[in-house]
Amino acid sequence: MSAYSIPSRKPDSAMEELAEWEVAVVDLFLNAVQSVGLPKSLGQIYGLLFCRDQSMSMDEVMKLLGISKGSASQGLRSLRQLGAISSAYAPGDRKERFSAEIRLRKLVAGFLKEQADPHMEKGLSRLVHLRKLLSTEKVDESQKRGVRREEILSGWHRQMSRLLPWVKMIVGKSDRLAQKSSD
Amino acid sequence: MSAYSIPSRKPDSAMEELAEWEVAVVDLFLNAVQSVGLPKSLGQIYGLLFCRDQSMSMDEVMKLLGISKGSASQGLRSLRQLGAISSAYAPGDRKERFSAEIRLRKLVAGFLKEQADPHMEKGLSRLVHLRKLLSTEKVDESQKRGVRREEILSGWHRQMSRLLPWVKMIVGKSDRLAQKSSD
DNA sequence: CAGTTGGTTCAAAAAAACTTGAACTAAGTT
DNA sequence: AACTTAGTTCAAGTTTTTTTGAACCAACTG
Repeated sequence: MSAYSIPSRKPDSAMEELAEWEVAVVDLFLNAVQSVGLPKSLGQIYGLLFCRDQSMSMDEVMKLLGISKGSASQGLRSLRQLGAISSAYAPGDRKERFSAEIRLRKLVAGFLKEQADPHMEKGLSRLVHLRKLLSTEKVDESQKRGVRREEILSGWHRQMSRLLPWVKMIVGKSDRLAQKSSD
Repeated sequence: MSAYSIPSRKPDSAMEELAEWEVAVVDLFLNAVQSVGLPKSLGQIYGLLFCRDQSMSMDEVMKLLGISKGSASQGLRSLRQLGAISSAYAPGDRKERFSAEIRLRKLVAGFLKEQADPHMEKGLSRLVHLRKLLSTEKVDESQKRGVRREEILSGWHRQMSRLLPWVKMIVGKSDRLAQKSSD
């Protein structure tokens, strides 16, 4: 792309921009989170923190990613709620500092708890509602068909409920021997 | 809700509207598919077909759900691609007729194949790209950090790859004895 | 072959999701 | 108390996704 050896490195200030590989990682996470239905900015922020050894403050995040204050604030909050990052205050500093959780097991567990579980709950309550609609004294063909369908759906719900604990088990259960840590 | 015994049943034509429980099922699927990141209309269409014993033509779907031709056409195509519905031509009829796949195992397998697998592929190719960026002769601190991160990501990718076959296994593997069929 | 009919396509409209930034709260500091 | 600074909130703006419907294609029909 460039004929110059080191294209556009800002001379001022310490660590003002991302390394090439960091851009690639941020981008990788940006895509990854979208594939599980979370907003892009969560991926960017997580990706950035994932790259760094040191924890970062909100405005380092803002500046490095070029996102607004609002996005950074909301994104960091969502990530913390998912258990994907944690925060702490350095003593004698009013700024909150964030760092990424890098144990896959924890990330998956957080995702399941905050995303999958609520969906299962909502599904269950809809199923309850459906049963109520079907428990009339009216017994025409449609109604009987409805009951059969409700049985199928309940079976599905039960199976999915069983699946989730297994997912948590399987992820992280692997050769922890071969890897240093981080699952 | 209504003081009349049978509130608003259109007198004309056979089966022009959905039963109350069917509306609830359509709605249930509408929400369910959104939670896995698919468009609403897929859920509605699948939900409708799921409710019925008889297969339906595209314009029955359109009329019953009140959606456009384009949505119906595209929605049915996507569902077929996911393996969530199948179609057939009744002999001597030019209309294509659709019916829902109700085996959960098949639905999950189709979803994984069409949605999860491609994401895993994309992730892999990004990982390859990342490795390429990191395989320079330059060995500063950032670069070394990058290599460590790439190792973590590769581990995650491997673990997720292992998970998916298990998901297929677990769903459907259950007490097929207790249920009539339909997993 | 002209007329229907079942179905697909795709540009434009509508809806939904995400991001921004200015106003605001809370907690220091001077 | 007035001034900063860290962070939150939310209405408005932007972007992305989904839906619509008119034009189109292809296969039957008379």
